[in-house]
Amino acid sequence: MSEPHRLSGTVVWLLGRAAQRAHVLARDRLTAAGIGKWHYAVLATLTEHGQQSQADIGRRLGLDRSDVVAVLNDLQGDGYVTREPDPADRRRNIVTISDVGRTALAGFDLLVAEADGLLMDELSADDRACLKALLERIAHV
Amino acid sequence: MSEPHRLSGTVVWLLGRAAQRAHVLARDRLTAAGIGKWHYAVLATLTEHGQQSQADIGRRLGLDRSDVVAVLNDLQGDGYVTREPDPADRRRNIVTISDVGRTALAGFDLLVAEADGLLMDELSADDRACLKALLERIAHV
DNA sequence: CGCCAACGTTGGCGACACCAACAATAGCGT
DNA sequence: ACGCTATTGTTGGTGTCGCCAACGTTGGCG
Repeated sequence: MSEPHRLSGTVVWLLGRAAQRAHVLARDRLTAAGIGKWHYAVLATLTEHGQQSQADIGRRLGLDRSDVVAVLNDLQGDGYVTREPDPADRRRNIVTISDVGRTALAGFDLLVAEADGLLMDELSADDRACLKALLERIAHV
Repeated sequence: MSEPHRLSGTVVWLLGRAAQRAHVLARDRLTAAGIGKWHYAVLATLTEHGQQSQADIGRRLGLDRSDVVAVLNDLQGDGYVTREPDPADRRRNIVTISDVGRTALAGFDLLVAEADGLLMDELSADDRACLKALLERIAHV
């Protein structure tokens, strides 16, 4: 029998608090670097899965098509990505990460890794691996 | 050496995804019951820590004073809580949960527990306890 | 008594997620 | 070949949510 009315005992609540802390930790560093979290996510998926269309990016990240447009506008303005129409399917835009974007992403990775470290300040290496493994099993969208 | 550009490898990202899933899981059920997540949180803290002022509630939950007002307006309208001026400090309002609110909270607890269960669908009891323990250590606001 | 701090309340602002519509294009069945 | 439907990129709008500013009221303190 679960003790009644223990708010801090529910995982949904703990997840929310932890995620909020993680979010500000990462966002502070990324905004200081001039980008948002979605900009980072798009750059990361572009290196993970190679060039792809805007709709693919949105589907993979769970981001709306219209929001993908805004993010790519910024990334293109910074020279991080290039947009060229797909000759095989002229509806699509092939989005490719540039060399500038790749080196920039390397720096962003350090910032996110730093946020990860600060978030799990008081956790051992084993605990961190365990937490990551557990999260991967429940993060399935 | 961390493999480069692995978005899914960062804990901040995994936490965000997991928290989003947990959020919709809990919110769907709570909104179906006619309340929001903050309403549930306020009711829970009122039973956990007894009657308290609005400012105390806000500080404990990390919620802005102005938002506490709106939540309490709803809860008071539903008869879940009562607001009476503190005779000892006439700036404060003593917020007390009513019997109706207590029974309602019992029902909400079931909904949140259900969300917890669905969230950790494929996790054993040991895994759930481990995850909860780890989250408690990094959820520190 | 005078100054500062805290409380509850109102209003607003910016970020963000989501949805609707549209033109252009592709695919597909007949 | 043609019509119908689906997809893509894009624009614009809308609702929600967290956060902040201001104000009147009240308490505490020098």
